[in-house]
Amino acid sequence: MTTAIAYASGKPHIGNTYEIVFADAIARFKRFEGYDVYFQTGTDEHGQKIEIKAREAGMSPKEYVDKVAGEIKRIWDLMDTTYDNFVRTTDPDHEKQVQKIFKKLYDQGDIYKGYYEGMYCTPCESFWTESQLVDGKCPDCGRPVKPAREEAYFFKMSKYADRLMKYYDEHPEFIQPVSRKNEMVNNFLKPGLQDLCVSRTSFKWGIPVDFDPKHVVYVWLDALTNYITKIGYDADGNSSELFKKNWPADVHIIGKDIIRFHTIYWPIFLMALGLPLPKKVFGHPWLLQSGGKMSKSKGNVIYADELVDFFGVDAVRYFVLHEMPYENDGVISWELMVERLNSDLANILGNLVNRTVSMSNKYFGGVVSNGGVDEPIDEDLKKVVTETVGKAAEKFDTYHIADGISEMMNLFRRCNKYIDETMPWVLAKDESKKDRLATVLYNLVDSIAIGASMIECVMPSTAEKILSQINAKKRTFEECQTFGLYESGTKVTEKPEILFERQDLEKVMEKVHALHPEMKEKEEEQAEVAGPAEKAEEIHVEEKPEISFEDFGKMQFRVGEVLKCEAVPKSKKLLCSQVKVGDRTMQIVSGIHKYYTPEEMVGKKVMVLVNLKPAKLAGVLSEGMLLCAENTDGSLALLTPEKDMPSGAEIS
RNA sequence: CGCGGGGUGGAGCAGUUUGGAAGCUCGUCGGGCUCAUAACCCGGAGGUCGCAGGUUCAAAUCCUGCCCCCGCAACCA
Repeated sequence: MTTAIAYASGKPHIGNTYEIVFADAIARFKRFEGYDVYFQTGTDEHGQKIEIKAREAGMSPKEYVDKVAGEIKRIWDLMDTTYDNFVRTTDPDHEKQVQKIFKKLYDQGDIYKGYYEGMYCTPCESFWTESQLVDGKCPDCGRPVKPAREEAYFFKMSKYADRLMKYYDEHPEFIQPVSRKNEMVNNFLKPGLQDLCVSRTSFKWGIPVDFDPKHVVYVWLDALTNYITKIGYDADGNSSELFKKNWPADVHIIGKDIIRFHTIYWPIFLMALGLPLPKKVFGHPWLLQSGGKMSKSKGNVIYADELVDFFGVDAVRYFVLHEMPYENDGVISWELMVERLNSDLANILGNLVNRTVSMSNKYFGGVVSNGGVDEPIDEDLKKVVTETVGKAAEKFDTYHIADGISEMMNLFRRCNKYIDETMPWVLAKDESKKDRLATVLYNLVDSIAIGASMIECVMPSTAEKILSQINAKKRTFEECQTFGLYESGTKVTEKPEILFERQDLEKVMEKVHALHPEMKEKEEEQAEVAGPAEKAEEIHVEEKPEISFEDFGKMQFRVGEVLKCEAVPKSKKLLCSQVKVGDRTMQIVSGIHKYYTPEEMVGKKVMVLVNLKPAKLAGVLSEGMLLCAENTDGSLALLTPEKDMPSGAEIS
């Protein structure tokens, strides 16, 4: 099994980290079930974006990806993930095989040299398709374009489309969740697959095509093949034993955004290489921050290592796995994190272990032995406990991890209920009930041993701690279905360590705000929208370097009067205004529709930057810029003269 | 008509494929218990399943139209 390889363009946030934890839980559970698992992950390190990021950071691309890949691996390790192989697409053996694969596909005619044709804008150095052009001109700068063609290699996708469709039909389980399959068929296969451009000449940071070195291999061809090259595939037929044993993969675990690459391009590449296809591709949903997707500009990015500092590795693993639904996106927030920690981990699980161990010590000096006095009330406990692992396995097998975890938690809930039903503290007062009391505690410890064994895949070190507290060995999958395997007469630990400390939400939030001042501002803004609280907030704007008066003088601002204004069709944000500036009328497009309607714009006196190079926005020419003040939440206010001024008045 | 996801008790989510008594966790209210991390156990309240039509004996689920939210994309000059 594999995860997708992480793109090494920056530090991964908790959403990216989710995937490796998800895959790890599956890998661990499969091993627990007795499977021989080979689990591969790694980093995808080529491409233009990385080339640019590296340049910005003042590093070579290689130095840059070394740093980021190190960071990614560090986080994967921090999360206690048990991958067998961490691959990097800059590994020399991978690069060599990619070149061989490319050559092989070229030699057999699946890749051919052609021309990337389109309309080219020389100043912008960009290709555009006919549909992207605006009035037949460059959509970026509005200048004329000319037809041009650039040498490129293409892969004959269309040749394999029918075989792929057939494969889908014969393997309904191939794409998971199933709903994604229709998306692929309707959007890509039915309209007809285009041949895919598989080389680039516009940047250098990639694997060179060895027989034509001014081209580098398209990053997806490079990245996808890691699944075979890094277990020893050889395009010349000398593949390793590891490869023969492990290919095809049972499952590729990937994000829903890259399903297309894994269920169309990748299978077709494999067909072309004459290799079997992976058995399943599972596209998991995303973990989103409450209030939208995580982004640095929103100040709501949550990183795995930060969460771990607050709550510990196992709690974070538990949270992301538990909180993620099967098909829809999951939500993460500090509040929800604290809630789960307190309720599930501290109260239900941690407290259960604690009270059980404490009672064993209190009543029997820590020795747990089966007193042999069974009562009918025990039966339901035993039934629930021994059936849990099977139920969990059903859920895990279909990647309903959150549901599987719920089954496990139900085991612990049932134990807490059992304590209430049997009331050990009452039994303890009656000497004649001593054996019954012993049996009750034995049943509890045995149940906990079973529960801990299966929850290892979610919380490895917690499972270990619990087992060590009750001095038990981890059970196998089968042993979890049999009650009473705990060795009678075993002594548990004297002083049980607290497994999960309850945390106070307010204190946590205080610390979070101290760490992320920008986040607090956002929250206060939201509070203001909700209530009348008014508070001068500080706005942080990145400072720009000092400029000369001459620099300033290059810009010409004038007062303009909006004569007409209408919304730009096909655009949500844009308004197109006719602005009278002195004796001329300028057409200006602005992204302010969210805050101003066309009607209210008319008649306004506004501040206009008049000598800005004209450009086209959404196909509409804009000859200047209306100046606005922008709040931290992105809301806008037009600047207007404080006293009435005639249109055309110069501003300086 | 750019692509896609979503709208289910106060919060976060199942349930929609294959119509058939609205479910889970948290919170809240009441009760029980005192072994335990103010934890545990039981019970209650709380839902027009976005809106409006339609099909059906029966609709959260199927059909039609509409509204709203969120990603992506594109153009926030």
